Amino acid sequence: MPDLQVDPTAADPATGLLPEPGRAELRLEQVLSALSDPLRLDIVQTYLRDADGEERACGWFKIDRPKSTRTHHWKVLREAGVVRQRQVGLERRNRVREADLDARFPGLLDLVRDWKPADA
Amino acid sequence: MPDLQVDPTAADPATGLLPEPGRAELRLEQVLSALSDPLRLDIVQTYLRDADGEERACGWFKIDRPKSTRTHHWKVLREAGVVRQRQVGLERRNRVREADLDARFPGLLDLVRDWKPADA
DNA sequence: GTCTATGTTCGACTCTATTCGAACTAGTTC
DNA sequence: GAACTAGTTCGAATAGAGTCGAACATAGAC
Repeated sequence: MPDLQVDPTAADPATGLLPEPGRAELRLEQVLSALSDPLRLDIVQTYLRDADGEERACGWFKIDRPKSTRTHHWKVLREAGVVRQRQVGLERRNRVREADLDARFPGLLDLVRDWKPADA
Repeated sequence: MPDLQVDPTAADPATGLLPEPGRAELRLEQVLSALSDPLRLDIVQTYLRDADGEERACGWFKIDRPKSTRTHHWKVLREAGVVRQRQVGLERRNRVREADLDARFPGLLDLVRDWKPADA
C-alpha cells in the first residue's frame, strides 16, 4: 500500500519551493533567534549587500564550513522565515524574504545590513 | 594580604549601577539573542508599554517563575546591554536602555513594543 | 553507464541555555 | 537582637544549538 502523504520536507514539484512559514506565521522571537548567530547574520547581510535582490545558490555565499554545517544554518533561516529556498536542478537558490520581513518587522533588515562583525 | 581588586559583579558604591556594556560595546547579535527568549521579550515589552520610562523593581514585573530563574534572565538582559540595573536598598531597579538602543539599533525597540506573544 | 558537483541526512559529540531548589546575603522594620 | 523581604549564588538536571564526518541522493556532462 503506497504512502499517499506528501513529504513535508520536500520541494514543491511545480515551483521548487521548499516549505516555509507564511508571512502571517512569522514569529519575532524565532526570527531574532535565527539572526542572533554570527554566521547566519553574515549570510543575511551578504545577501542584502551584494545579491542585488536576485536568487543566489548556497555556493555563492563563501561560507568556510563543512557542507552539513551550512545545510543546518540554511534550514534554520528558512524555518524562521528569513530566507526562501527554491530547488533548481542541483542547486538550492536562496533569497532573503525582504518584502515579508519589512512588512512584519519594519527596520529589522536595515539593522542587519548595517551590522559590523565583532572581529572586524 | 588583602585583595584590592574590585568585584566586577558588584554595584558601583556611589551610583548603585551594576556593570554593563557601554553604548559602543553593544553587539547586535548579543542583543538579538537576549531578545529571542519569549520571557525576556515579555519583560522588555512590559517595560516599554507600561513603565512610563521610570525605573521599575524586578517585582514590578509579574514574572511567574522562581527567583533564581528571574535573576538569570535579568542578568542576560543586562549583560547584553538591553537593561540597566541599579541597586537601591534591597531592590534592583531596572530600566530599558532606550536611548542607547535607539541610537545603535534604530527601530528595534519598536518591534518589541508591537510584538504579540504566540499564545495570545 | 561513469564522473563530478551541489547539497541532504544521519548520528554523535560538545557546548551553551534554561530551569529550579536550597542556602545565603543584605536592608528594613520592629 | 529577631523577623521579613528582595534578590543572589551555587550546584545539578535537562534541553537545545552548533559542529562535523561519513554515507547518501540527484542532476548534468561526458
